[in-house]
Amino acid sequence: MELNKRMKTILAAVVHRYITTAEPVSSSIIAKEYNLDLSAATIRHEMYWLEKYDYLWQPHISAGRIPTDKGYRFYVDNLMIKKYLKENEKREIIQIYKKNKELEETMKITSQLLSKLTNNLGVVLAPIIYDDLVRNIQFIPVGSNRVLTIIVTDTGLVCQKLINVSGEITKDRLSYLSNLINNKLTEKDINIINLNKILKDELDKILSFQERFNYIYNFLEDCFNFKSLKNKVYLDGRTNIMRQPEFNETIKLNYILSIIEEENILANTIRKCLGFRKTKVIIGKESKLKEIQSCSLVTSKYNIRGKPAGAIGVLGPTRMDYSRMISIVEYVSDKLSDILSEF
Amino acid sequence: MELNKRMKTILAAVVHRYITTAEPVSSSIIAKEYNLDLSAATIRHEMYWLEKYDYLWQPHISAGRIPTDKGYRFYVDNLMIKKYLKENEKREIIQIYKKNKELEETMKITSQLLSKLTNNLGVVLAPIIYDDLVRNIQFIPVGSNRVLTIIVTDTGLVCQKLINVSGEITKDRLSYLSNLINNKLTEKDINIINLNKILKDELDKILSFQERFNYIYNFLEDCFNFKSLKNKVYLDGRTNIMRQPEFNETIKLNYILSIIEEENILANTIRKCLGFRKTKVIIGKESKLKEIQSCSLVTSKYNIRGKPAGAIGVLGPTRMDYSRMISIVEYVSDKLSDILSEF
DNA sequence: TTTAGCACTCTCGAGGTGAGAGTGCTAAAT
DNA sequence: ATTTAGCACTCTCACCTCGAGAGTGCTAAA
Repeated sequence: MELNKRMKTILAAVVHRYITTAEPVSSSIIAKEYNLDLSAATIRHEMYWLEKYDYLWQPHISAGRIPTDKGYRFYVDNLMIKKYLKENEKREIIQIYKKNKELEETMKITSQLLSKLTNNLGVVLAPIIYDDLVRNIQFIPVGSNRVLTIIVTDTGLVCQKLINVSGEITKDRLSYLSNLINNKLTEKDINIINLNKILKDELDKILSFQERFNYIYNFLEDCFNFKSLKNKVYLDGRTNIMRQPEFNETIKLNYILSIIEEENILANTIRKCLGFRKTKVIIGKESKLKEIQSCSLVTSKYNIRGKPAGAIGVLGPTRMDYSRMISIVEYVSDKLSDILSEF
Repeated sequence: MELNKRMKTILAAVVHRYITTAEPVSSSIIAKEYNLDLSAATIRHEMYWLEKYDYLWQPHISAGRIPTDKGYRFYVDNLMIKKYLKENEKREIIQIYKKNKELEETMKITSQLLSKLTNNLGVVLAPIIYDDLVRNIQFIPVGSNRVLTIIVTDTGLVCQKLINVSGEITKDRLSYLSNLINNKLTEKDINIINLNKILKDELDKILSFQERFNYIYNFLEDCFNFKSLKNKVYLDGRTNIMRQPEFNETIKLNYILSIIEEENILANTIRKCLGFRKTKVIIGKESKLKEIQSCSLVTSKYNIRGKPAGAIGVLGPTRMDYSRMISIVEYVSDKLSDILSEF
């Protein structure tokens, strides 16, 4: 069951070859193209056992071999040589991030970047921030009984929501209210997620003699839980997936793209499987999401000022250049962390 | 060249049948299923001429007929019976809009609504607003030399941008500045699009003795031109397109979806072809955009308080139920107008 | 003017075939 | 003991044929 060195070499060769050509790999190809100093027959013999042990499989008896999920897994864990991005690629990435963009645009650009660099689907999960400071709360009257509330945190995150108010509210009253809240709350080191009780107490004092803000608690909770941003996913490169030869049958494609359209399902799946390590690779059937079991997912977490905030990833066919995917995803997530931390 | 009454009836029948079955329509089917009191041979004869005149075509000699773009056009302009939405469908739409949502979410919901109701791709172009009033400008310091600027208009539109500032700026200074600008500008009936010169003069007075805001002009121009929103497109239902039988070949699908991924190209195409009338139907090759020449596009403009603001639309195969598409698009755009006008 | 009848054309799926690819196995070579 | 050459074997794939079926265009009769 333990692979000997030669088997590992051959497995690596098969994976490498299959990744580049998308064609089943025959023993003679390995013998010819990879200088292993072995005849096709010998390689064939080893491949026979690699198949027995479930690292390879054949689409049919007279075809070459294709790595199984287990084969890819072994490759990723033990055989893969880590690649690094070329200097000009690094420069390009940095260049793109150079201009100051607001959060939304940064997310969008990141997904485009991933899709372009990897030729797969680029996925970016917006940051969930646990300990932002409230920098500013604004209440702006819109119409006669609606209030647009805007909360800005120190990381530059902007939450907005339109709130119905039961009574009439004047502009002055509102600015008085926001000043009051701003003085109480902003710039204090408050963990927003656990803030609700404190906040409510504070607000009760303020609001009890103020107009009745029916929905304000709910809204503030929403904002502070960042529900509005929590589920935001940015995707780019759906067509890349379609261009992959393994998905040239419409049925398979349909299957995958249907889950891509359900962005939130995809996002939650990614979120759930984020582990302890920065970068994670999920290969084929390792995923619990059936629709992407013919795909692999390479994810990498990013930070804001050292604290985990979100994740980016790449979704493509299991036949992907894992080494390159990992370097790209890691490098981009590092740069993204830098950018977001600068805010 | 002028179609007689019987030809029109037959054309209508062919279109109706083809729309529902997606199969070429034979003369005998028409004879059997549509009570025209004519034999297959007679119908066949008329269909022969309908083909000569380019209203129908045959995929091959022993197949039934399919409407051409010209055939659909004639059908839409002259033969189609206007359908109305069922009461429960109307109710459902109203229900969905009932909760107060902010602009972004309203747009998103609208595209989902369109996609769900039509089983095609739902497209929503965000409003371009020409004569909003500036309700509020806020400058919020983020980090030591960055300023988050937020502009809110009376329609509830929120523009935000992060601006680099060359020097250090204190919070008090900023709030002084925003107060100054707010007092000068908000609530005045200013056409934002043409505002730049006036605004610059005003700002010059204010800013000349303020910190140097290097980029503020550009930013304000951006905001006032609503560039940030201008190109925003909301799409939903990409998979609907894939499920259409006419696109079950990956190549065709690829072609179409590639343009769908380039959301802005699609949006600009829609924008360009918006005519004088509320609702417009673009059938197949009538579109200048090659990628969607096997599709039809039904668009309808929506208003904000009576002024044209944006458009929504449905993209699907030319074989679509035009009557239903038009009713849906018109009804939804009306409701959207109502909602956005309420802000 | 309409229709029945019929020859004609074309598609589509089933079935057959042979070349080619790649295997597993075996016996010989190293 | 390991490696390799040789070969029979299996399977795919592209290509062909063929006949059924669909739907037509045309013609002559109603």
